[in-house]
Amino acid sequence: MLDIQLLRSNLDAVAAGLARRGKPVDLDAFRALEAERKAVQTRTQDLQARRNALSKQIGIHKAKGQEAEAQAALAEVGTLGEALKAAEAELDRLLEKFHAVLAALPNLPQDSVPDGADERANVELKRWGEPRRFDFTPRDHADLGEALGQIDFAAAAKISGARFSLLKGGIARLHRALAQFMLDTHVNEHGYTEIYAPYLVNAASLFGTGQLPKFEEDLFKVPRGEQEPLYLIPTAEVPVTNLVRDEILDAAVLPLKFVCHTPCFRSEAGSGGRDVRGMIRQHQFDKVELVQIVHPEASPAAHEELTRHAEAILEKLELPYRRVALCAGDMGFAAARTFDLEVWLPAQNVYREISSCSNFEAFQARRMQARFRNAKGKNELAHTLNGSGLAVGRTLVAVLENYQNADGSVTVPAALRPWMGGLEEISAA
RNA sequence: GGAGAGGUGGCAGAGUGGUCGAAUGUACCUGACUCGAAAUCAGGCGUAGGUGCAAGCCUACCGUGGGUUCGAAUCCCACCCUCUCCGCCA
Repeated sequence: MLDIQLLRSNLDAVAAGLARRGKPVDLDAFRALEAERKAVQTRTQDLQARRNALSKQIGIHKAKGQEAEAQAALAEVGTLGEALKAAEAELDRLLEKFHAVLAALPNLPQDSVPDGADERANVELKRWGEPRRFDFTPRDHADLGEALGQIDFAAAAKISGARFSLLKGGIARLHRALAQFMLDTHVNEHGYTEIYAPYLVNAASLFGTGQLPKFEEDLFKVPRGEQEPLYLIPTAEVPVTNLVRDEILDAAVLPLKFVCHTPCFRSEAGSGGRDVRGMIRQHQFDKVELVQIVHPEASPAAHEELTRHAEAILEKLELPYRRVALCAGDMGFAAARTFDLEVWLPAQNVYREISSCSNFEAFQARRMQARFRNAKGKNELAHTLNGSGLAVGRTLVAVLENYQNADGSVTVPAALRPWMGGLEEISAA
């Protein structure tokens, strides 16, 4: 959520930032709504103040036994009733509308974010690693896995439906090893605290990180009869970042650094026809997520640091990748700046997103009321960041495709072998 | 699933219709005392919004949302959460 004071004091700057994201703001409509809000709020508060004063007088008169004065005040307050009720109702309506508008506005891009409307305008910042030269035609992970008898899309479709996968044997173990390797690396080498978190969360948590109210159709919703529904998490970002919702932290505990491995559930509404083959786009996938809660001054450096932590995983696995700065039009709703990491997939001959590292500044913190006590003793919104470190399913895809051999077996990356019981190669059982 | 208790300021904890945004304690800040500190004493100390050059004034907030009333922390309804006992359970 954007700072309401910023909108009131510098609406043109806000509109300019949102326009970069392709979200033009109707300035006249906003100003009209704000003017109306101000007028109605002032009128309402005047009426409330009058009522409160009279009610107080009634109490005093009754306490003193001044029945006549009490009756006079009672009569006067009665004349306020209708106008007050109408004013309060009108104010409620306006504030609700105001908050709905505010909650639907995305974050402002940082100045360094490149202009552009979609991913074609993203800017490559660096490349790491040399894509391997194959002396045979590399197969994609779906072919490889099915040939090895260790990825079974048909079984997953029977059990659940489209966009699920079932892993067996060596590849299932590889999947588990990747998650463990990532967790251990971030805990032991990067200073993160491991978190195990709920996979079902309430609506308030999803509002806090920005998935609600705008993106409900992307989520799996679990109804519970009379009780409030819960939602399957689309990313560990939601439970982990909401750890600090409605908290006032001691500044000394910052930065908080959490790492959490969870399955992620996405309905992929509106993705019809895209990436239908293989494990690239699934309703369920595992991800190891990095989350940092930091002092506002520290967030740009933390963003670089967190991105490097994600890159370290790719480098240890010796998977070629590039870092891309998302342009203003391609960034997620809550992000002020985002780096995507894209891994090389030889079968498709493309770099493919495997991690997204974002600085949300105070946008999520304001929605969550996540604050810390600053040096002056005042409560101040923290900055939040997160990034995939990494998406486990897509890392599995990258390992299979980059480490495949001519005979259809897959070499286990050296860095991963300690988590594979020393196994060096995955081949048909 | 059944029965019961409870949610008040950073924390603890009073308050059951009327000068209550809320006693008291504690933590914290400022000042006095001190060479300094502790102890003691005095004052300050919630959040959000409106208005004003400012001091200030005003409004809302006692888990959340409704309702009753001239007036609600206090009464009524629903929901959320916590705890205790019983049952079931990985």
